[in-house]
Amino acid sequence: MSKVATRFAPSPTGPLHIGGIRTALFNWLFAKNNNGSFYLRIEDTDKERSKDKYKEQITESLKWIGVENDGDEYIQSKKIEDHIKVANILLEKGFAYKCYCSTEEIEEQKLRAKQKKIPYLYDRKWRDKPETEAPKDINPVIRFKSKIKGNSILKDLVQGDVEIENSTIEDFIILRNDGSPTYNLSACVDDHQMNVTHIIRGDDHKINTFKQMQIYIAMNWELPSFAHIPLIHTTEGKKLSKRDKASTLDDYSKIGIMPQALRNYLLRLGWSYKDKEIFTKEESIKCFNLEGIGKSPSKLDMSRILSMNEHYIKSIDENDLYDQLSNYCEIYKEKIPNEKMEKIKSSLTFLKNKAKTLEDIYNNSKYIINDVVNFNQEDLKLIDENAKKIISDFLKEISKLDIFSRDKLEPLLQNLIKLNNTNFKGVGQPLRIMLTGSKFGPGIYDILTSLGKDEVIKRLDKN
RNA sequence: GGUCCCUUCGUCUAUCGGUUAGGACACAUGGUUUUCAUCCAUGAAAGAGGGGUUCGAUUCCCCUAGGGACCGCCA
Repeated sequence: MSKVATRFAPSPTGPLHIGGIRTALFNWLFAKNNNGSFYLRIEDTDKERSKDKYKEQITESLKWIGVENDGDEYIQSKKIEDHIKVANILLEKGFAYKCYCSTEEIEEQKLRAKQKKIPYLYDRKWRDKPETEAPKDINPVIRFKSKIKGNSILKDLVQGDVEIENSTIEDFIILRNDGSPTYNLSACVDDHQMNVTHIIRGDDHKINTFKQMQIYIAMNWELPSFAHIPLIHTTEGKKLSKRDKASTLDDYSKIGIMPQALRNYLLRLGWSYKDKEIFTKEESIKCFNLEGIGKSPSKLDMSRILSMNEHYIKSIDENDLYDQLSNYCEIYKEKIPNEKMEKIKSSLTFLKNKAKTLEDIYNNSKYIINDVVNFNQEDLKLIDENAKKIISDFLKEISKLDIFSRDKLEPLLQNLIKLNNTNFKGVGQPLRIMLTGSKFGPGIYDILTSLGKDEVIKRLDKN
């Protein structure tokens, strides 16, 4: 058997959504699992809607999630001549014919079918009509002479055998009246030329496969294997589209979801390997197979994405985490000042424990990043006379300290609690508010030691 | 409307004829704790319905119901 080759073939007519990302991931994983190649093909033949910015968004997205294509990306629009050639061969060999129906005529037929509530299927009017009857003023389209009798079976690697009546497949257009090829022609010519062995794509392409298989057979090309994976649904149970909320990668990256977490989540959405939940990139390549793909569509679950992200935040190397955090802050929040780098880095151990996302870490570390504390009036009300006294007592005590560590601070705070006849909250909350401007956040000792004695004094000594 | 596909806890799923139907997320309760969290423990939670086949069906077959996809001179 020839070397395994898969491809991901998006059209750059909108931002790639995570269903597409998952399809790409599965293709890539399958290829790598088989020591094969994974190609990226940009299907940019819709000149109206294809945009360079979307092409960039697609390649950026794949890069972000860690899916790398082998070789250069294949640009479909550059291969149009090849597609047309195949259409002409099909025509010569009698597998296709010219159809002289006008657009209006077809539209009318469709309308009538809709009114009668019967399915529209092109009536194959020109399938056997002699060319001599052709009107002079109409540019014909080329239609494929689809099988009328019998059944076809698709041996799908995920869905099993799918059987369909040939008569339900119409004589589809392969060349438009402007001479340009259509999707079903282009896709299978490209797949053939690229030596793609396994076509793994969304379930929504299943009917197309019956059309494309006929072209392969007519051209006497070796048929690739097909695997149609169930679509990802929204929480409402509908096919995910580009317009849906939380559907593109950016929707996730902007709230601080990390690529390895989303990769792992997407991998396990609709695919399983026993009870294993966490897969490194290497493990996923090693374990991936088509047998593990489920047959039913799966719904997106944000809480699971969050929890996966939390897992990676807590388990990845802190240098790596810092790099991702600093990158995230620069793009979506504010750049971490150079002089704060080391401080944030060394505080990551406690900052990350309270975070599900990079955004959470950023929020938790704002008090380090910004020297000026932003208070909200509600919190400030909690700083009453009592609290002010505790703060000033605290200031007096710490001024005596030469080592500003948890070991030294703990007895000091305990003493303060006793002295003021209060509990930990009574001391901790005012300090936390004055130091960070928030009632929530890291542990008070972590706040104190991460800020350092001088900064703590500076922030408390305001009265 | 036609064709095709799907159906195990709320969600993602395990099971490949014999299990107290397992895990993860979410949820609930309790504990640890320094706020918010984390962490630990415990709990509740599922085979759509009906027929077969079989000694035995979640698992195989059929029907019904529900859900989905496709039905472009888009890809």
